[in-house]
Amino acid sequence: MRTSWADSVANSASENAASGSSGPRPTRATYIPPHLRNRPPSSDFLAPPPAAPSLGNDRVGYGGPAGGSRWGGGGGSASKLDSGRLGYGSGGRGGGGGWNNRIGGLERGREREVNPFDNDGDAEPAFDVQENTGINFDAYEDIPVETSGKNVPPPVNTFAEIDLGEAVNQNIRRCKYVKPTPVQRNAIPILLAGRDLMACAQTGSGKTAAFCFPIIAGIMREQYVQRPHGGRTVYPLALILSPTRELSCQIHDEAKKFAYQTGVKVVVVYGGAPINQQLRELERGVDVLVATPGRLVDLVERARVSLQMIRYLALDEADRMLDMGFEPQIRKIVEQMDMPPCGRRQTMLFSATFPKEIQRLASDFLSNYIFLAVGRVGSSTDLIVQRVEYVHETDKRSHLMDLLHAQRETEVNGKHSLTLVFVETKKGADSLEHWLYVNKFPATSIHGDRSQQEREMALRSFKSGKTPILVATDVAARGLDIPHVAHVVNFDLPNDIDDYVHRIGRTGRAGKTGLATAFFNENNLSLARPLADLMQESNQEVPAWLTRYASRVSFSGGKNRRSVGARFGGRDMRRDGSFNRGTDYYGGGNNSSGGYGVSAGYGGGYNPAVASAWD
DNA sequence: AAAAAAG
Repeated sequence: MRTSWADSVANSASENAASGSSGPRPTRATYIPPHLRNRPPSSDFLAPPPAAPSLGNDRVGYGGPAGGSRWGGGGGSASKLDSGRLGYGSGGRGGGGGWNNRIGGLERGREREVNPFDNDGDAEPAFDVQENTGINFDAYEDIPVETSGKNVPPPVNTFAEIDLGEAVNQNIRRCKYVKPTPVQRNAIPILLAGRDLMACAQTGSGKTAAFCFPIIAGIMREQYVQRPHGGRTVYPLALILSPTRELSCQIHDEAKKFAYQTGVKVVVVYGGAPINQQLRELERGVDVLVATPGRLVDLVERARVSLQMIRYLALDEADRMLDMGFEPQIRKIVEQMDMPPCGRRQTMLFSATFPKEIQRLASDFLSNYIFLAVGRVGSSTDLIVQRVEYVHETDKRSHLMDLLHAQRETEVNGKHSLTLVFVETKKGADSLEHWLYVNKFPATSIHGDRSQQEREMALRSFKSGKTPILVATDVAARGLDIPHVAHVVNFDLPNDIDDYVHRIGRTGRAGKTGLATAFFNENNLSLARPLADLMQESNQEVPAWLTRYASRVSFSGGKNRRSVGARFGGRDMRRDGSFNRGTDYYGGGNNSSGGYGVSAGYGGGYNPAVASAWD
């Protein structure tokens, strides 16, 4: 009876490193990507751009952003998706011939393209197929959606309504996506229309696909774009930035599925890993580059990557990317390197939280953008049961032990359920992991002082259930999609309520239920108020003692003072009276009260002139 | 004050 947890999940660790096996290499004089075969040569999907007379220059073989239209090209080959955008690359040699010279993944990349649907998740076999068929859509009914900005394209209800191309459609089927999630329904038409976007939507609700599909479809219909070649510099067309290496990897994995057999090449670069391998990947061609900021800056400074052809810029976890630690670096990448300026690229910012201050910073990167807020599954955190317990610092470990034992009882069919334990410091993570280890708990840890190899191994081991307890710092707080996390424990509460929101969002994903337990004590007083508000807002039981703490510190006006509702979905700061750039977005009537909440602000009170979509 | 991100 003293079997360790690890025993119950033996054999589930399949470390499949799907790579290496280089299959037969097809040799074709002129490669036609699958999605374009059997098409009449002049289908409007790939209308030839106007031939450009002199393009001898190997270094800069494209018209450059100096041209007249938004994308610098004059080719007005109309697409119903976005006319203004097609003519961009005046560099193509007429008739689409340009793409023989395409540096992107078409010829060299695709020949070795691994089927990303083969090795779908190490842990999957251990779980019911039912559970994995994606998202619980019932949980997404009646979710509040708010949009603002000028001329907001209407949402769609099905993937069929949007023309993403046959290859992408097939990948959507392979992903078993039946219908778009609310954020996808709203964001995809906006992005396909070429608009800049600031979107608040909970991760786990299909956010990555919401920006990947339009990027991939956009690149596909501009396949002929001629990029500079020669030298070792590569010129990606899209850049996706994220705040952690693991998140960038995850986005890359997903994007590869969406781009499978489209001819669009996705590459990821991040720090802590050997750069040479990444350089080789880049040399084989890149259309969509997924990156963490530091490594990207490095590569641009080495002139191995140029941003001058970037036409799609996506910031995932955008509020984190623009907070104090990251902002200078992001500003450097977006404003001080060779990226086309705002207005000549399409910029999309996504996060589950979007504080007003950060929205203000972000607006520097955006042009006439649309703000989109999608309330969380179940209109707030109904799917996550949140508990707060008063635990003295000295009692935390024994209390955690109780929780872990209780969690073990809840295992279904002998299957492990995963527990993610957040601590505040790297040192704290090490010491708690060690203590768990000493006490025979199958735990591992992830934080920024561990080597990248250790970090990735820890994540794999956790996902697979080999070590169903993961102690983590905030490195794991955002974006990571780890199926089957049943319990998130805030062993140390964060100082910022938004971090709390992101942390508990690691459970209750894709419409499933989850449990979040927080240890609160005298060190967390500043969080009492926002935490109590948040819990109340999401219909959670708020302990009386917490309410007392909350009212006691009600005068404190610190950074957690932000009004209710700035979290889920959030609110367009342009609606705020205090913010006025001389542009009246709302035709006058201005709702200046900060209060907006699932019940109060949504829906009511907006000026009828504002395009506001409700599902 | 801490975490993350380049080496």
